[in-house]
Amino acid sequence: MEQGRSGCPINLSLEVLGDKWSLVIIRDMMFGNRRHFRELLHNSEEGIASNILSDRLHRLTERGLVSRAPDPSHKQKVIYSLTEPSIQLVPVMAHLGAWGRRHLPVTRELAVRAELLERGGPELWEQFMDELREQHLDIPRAAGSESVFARLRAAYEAELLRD
Amino acid sequence: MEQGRSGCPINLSLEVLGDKWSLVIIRDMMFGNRRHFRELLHNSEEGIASNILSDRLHRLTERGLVSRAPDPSHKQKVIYSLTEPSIQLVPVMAHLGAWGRRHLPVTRELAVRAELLERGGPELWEQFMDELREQHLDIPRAAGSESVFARLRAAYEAELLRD
DNA sequence: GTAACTGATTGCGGTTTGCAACCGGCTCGG
DNA sequence: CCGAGCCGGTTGCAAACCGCAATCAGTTAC
Repeated sequence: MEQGRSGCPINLSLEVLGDKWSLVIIRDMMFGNRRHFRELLHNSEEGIASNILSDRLHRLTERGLVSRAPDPSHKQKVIYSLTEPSIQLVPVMAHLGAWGRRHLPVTRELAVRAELLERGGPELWEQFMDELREQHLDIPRAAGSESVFARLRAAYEAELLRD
Repeated sequence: MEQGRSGCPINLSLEVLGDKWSLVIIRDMMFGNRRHFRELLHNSEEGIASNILSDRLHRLTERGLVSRAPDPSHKQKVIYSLTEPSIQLVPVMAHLGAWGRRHLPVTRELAVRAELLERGGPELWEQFMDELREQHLDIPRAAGSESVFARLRAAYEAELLRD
């Protein structure tokens, strides 16, 4: 059992998430609902390589941020799911997106979701986390207003059409 | 002018902060008020190497997250300061710390600050950011209650004495 | 004058990264 | 039942990056 560099919460978080790809993968699973290896590989904006994706999925799995399960519809397919710890990264994602939107040269259509998440605030994040728990952990949620997931997607697609 | 992998806010944030050291350095400047190379080098929990520290300080400087200025008291000393963009990382730090504290094997005394920041919520973060603006940007703040910086430090030291 | 301290740089070996090609098992259409 | 294409990966390789120890020249305190 190798231990990290220090017991500081921020340092430990970085030892799990502190690379260029882990959070991108979680982002795609979270906001793009990509659940299969091939989806994560080809539908990514950034073009991750298959060996890196494979490595990160294993690493995230053994650290408890991702779980894998066979897909009943195809004996070879694997479904990757978020876990409760990674679902609780939603506020971190929201803040990180808001910060990037404010200080870095973001693309308009990709910034829409970050803006919506930021304006929605903690209540919206909680609702979104409940939707993720339903999608990934099979925990039914109280039927609420229109899905945050759908709203984020709709806002993005509306922005695409503005060109 | 090389551009990144995509214009997504989260991806762009990761291209700036997505390594194991950048946020650790910003954390030490932010919560430990380390402003000199030597302080950052030796007083760090994690033991960063000098070449890495040098590289990251340059990188963070050219990306606008850190500024450098000569120290009038010593012709060779350099004072590193946070900038407005990096001060605005306080909420990200708070959430990241809270997440790490909840899901990773943190050390008790190092977790105290994360807990205090989490319980304080956005109002406390704003107050802390104003203190950072005073310390790093020379922007005077309205005289308020006891400094958040001092409270975080006191809580940490009180926890150390409990051994 | 000299010893300690300043922000770095250099050399080196090991690890990680990104890319392209490839793999055996599986599914589906004909 | 056969071939094409899909499935989650693995392999080989070159380049970049990483961490460590030693070292540097200029500055300061004594």
